[in-house]
Amino acid sequence: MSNKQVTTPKISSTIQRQVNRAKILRTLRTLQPVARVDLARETGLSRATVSSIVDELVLESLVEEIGVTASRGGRRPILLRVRPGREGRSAIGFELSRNNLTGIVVDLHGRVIATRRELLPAGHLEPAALVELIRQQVERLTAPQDQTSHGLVGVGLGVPGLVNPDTGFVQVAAQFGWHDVPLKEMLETSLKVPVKVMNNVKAAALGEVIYSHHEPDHSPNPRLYLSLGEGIGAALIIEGKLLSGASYTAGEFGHITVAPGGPLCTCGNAGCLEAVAGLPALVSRYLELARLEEPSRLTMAPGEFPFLTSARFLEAVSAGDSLAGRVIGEAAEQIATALAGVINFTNPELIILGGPLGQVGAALLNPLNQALRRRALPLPLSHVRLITASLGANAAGLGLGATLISQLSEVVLSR
Amino acid sequence: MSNKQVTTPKISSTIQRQVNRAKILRTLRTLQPVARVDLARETGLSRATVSSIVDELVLESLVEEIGVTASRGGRRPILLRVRPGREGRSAIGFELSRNNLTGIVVDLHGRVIATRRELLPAGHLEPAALVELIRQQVERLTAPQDQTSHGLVGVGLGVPGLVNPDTGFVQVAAQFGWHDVPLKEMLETSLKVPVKVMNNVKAAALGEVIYSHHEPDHSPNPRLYLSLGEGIGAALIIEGKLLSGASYTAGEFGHITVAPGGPLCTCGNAGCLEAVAGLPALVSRYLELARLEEPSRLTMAPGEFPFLTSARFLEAVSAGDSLAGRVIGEAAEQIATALAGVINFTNPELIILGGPLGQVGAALLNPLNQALRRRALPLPLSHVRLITASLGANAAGLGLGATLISQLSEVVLSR
DNA sequence: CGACCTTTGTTTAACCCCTGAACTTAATCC
DNA sequence: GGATTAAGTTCAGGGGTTAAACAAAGGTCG
Repeated sequence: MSNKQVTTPKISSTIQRQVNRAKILRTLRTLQPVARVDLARETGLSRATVSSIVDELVLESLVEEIGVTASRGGRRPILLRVRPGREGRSAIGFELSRNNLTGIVVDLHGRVIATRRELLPAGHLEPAALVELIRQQVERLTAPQDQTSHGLVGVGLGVPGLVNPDTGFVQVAAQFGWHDVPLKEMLETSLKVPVKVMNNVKAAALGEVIYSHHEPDHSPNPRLYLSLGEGIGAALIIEGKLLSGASYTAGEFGHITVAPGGPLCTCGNAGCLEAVAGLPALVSRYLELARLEEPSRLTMAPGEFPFLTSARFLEAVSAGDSLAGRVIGEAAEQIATALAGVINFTNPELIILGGPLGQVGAALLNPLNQALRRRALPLPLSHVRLITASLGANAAGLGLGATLISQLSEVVLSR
Repeated sequence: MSNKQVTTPKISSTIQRQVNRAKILRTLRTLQPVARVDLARETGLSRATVSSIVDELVLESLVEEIGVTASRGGRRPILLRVRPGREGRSAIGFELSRNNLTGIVVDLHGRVIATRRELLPAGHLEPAALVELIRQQVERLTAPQDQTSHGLVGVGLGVPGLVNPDTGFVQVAAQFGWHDVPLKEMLETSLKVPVKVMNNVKAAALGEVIYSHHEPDHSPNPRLYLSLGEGIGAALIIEGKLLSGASYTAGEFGHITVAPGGPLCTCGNAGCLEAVAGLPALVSRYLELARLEEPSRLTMAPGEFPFLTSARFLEAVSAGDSLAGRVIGEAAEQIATALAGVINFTNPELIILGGPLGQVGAALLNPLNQALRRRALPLPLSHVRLITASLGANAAGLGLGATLISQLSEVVLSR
């Protein structure tokens, strides 16, 4: 235990120290609760070094002692763990959507300890106004105890638009009429903590992928997140890092050609996946089938079907409506065509189906699996696990929060 | 200049030192010839540290002084550079093909300083026999001067088959009837130097991508190599590293569906890119067109066209044969369909067309560019440079050699 | 031409960090 | 209760980096 009455937090930042700190934090996270000896054995560091670093981590509220455990023949080991909840440190992930701003506080264990959703003010939203809104939210979300702000590791923000995740520069956010907004910079000057700004779907992807088990984790192999809704997007995560691409648009999945000569797409091309398996296309198809094959239905609820909403259609799918199921089956076939290509090409270990359409579960998973078995190469296919997203509206916030938290146990080699 | 008469090479391997060594080597490579002061300024290290590390690098034959340059107002700076040629250190990249073993010696500048191609012995090739063959080749390729073996950084081998590049385990090499051969291990015990074993096409991809400028370089953005021939393969390189995938098959590109309901492919699926744009398909298509539209040609060289070889077809393309050009144009359309998807999805900054078909140059590049302009999204497309491969048969050897060389200036953080 | 300034490169003293060994603490074993 | 064992801490020693002093080698200017 630390007996020094240290006043200065004393950030020691040689690379050596950073690497060892990260190593200890990482093994601590996976093995907790765990004693110093075990950390030494596991990391290969000396007990002296481990003691020294653990002292530091305790001073920084990252780690705490939680009492002794049974003796193993001598002095009883003191168990350590990453400090959970409000007493430890935390990160906040925000998601900006058309109407809402949702903030989620994530603790060092990667668990949600607070959530807050707020309606955006009516009318045009200025970037500066958003920054102020977030500042207030951060204050409210952290206020309960520690406005020491020593507790806050960082703040993340998911924005619907084209964002450079390295610089936090929002190039375009059409919904808000933004162009070239240095949002990260603005937030950092306002909040005085590190800020991460990225596209909201990518943030959700990070969340779903990191939390695909119960606890957050990383893997060296590619993992894929699909967002199936009005539009169809994707994100590829390799070695725990999001693939951005040369123009920060990597992950475009909706405009893969799956039906050459097929229906026109908003992108100007023909036969794009989005044009045949996007939610609007599915709704139209459902209406078409209904008219052709079961006009009785149309008469059952006159005036309703022509204006069928996406939500209604999804309800029908979930309710087991056979016609809707058929539409989903057809869509699965098209999605599989594109997805098989991506599976062959990127050879992922995990694919997560998100977005409204991803939520229908087995109704999509089953036909998709069948179609993939026909279309993808056996070897890569046999290494893929296909699941549905599980975090719902929390995905983006959790993704950003967890990313910030896990940066504590990573070393960044500049240049 | 070092005045100590050191005998032991004295490998200092704290992480701190490794990082700084790597930093210095990297900046040295990009800025050479350059003086110690400049390295200090550029890396942020003190002149003292730079001096100390440069001394080490000189002792290890990695760096040399090449005299002084003009004064900048005071003492004249001593210029340093990475030591080129046989006097410096080198790596050897081997490529194993059906009949040949080609070895290429690459110096610290990434340049070829020797090449040797040898026919494989007739009959079945045992892994152990290959190891022995390589040992002999290494000896011959390095013999001229330094059998100190202090000069050899490592040896790489590209194998046509399924290889785990991390373990160097050859899972399958059908051409040689190999299964589960620990080739890396075998080579390392025989050669006593670090060995890298990977798939030959991936190795070629590394070569073409790294040498896409005149000097070897890395880039954080995705770069793509396409191998167009009998089969169609690809490799994706991100942050200078090859994407392997969960089953080490990432990069499969030939079995993306581009013509649903189209011709059957060897993989069992229908309408795969390979089935419509692989070299055999193009040759058939050429014959078909010739019969339909220009039977006069067939009579011109009777008995030849039905047995048209791939090589002949490629010659025809290069010679400007209009019919062959049309076939290439059609193929470009199909390739573009698949490629557009990959461009949208991975958002690369560079695509290199390799393999026999890639060599035809403008005949393929032009229609491909046109088709892509129609099919890919404008933003990612505008960031892609599309070029043809330039290293020919040296690509794999150079890729392996350059990879080994550049590992000298990289730091590997275990776990 | 010689005194003085500049710049490059090296040496030195101080400090950080890690390690192994000794030491303290606190159990178990007999 | 004394010996033994294991966990944690303290301490001396060595590698690594740095700022500052110093040496080397060249300009500049009266």
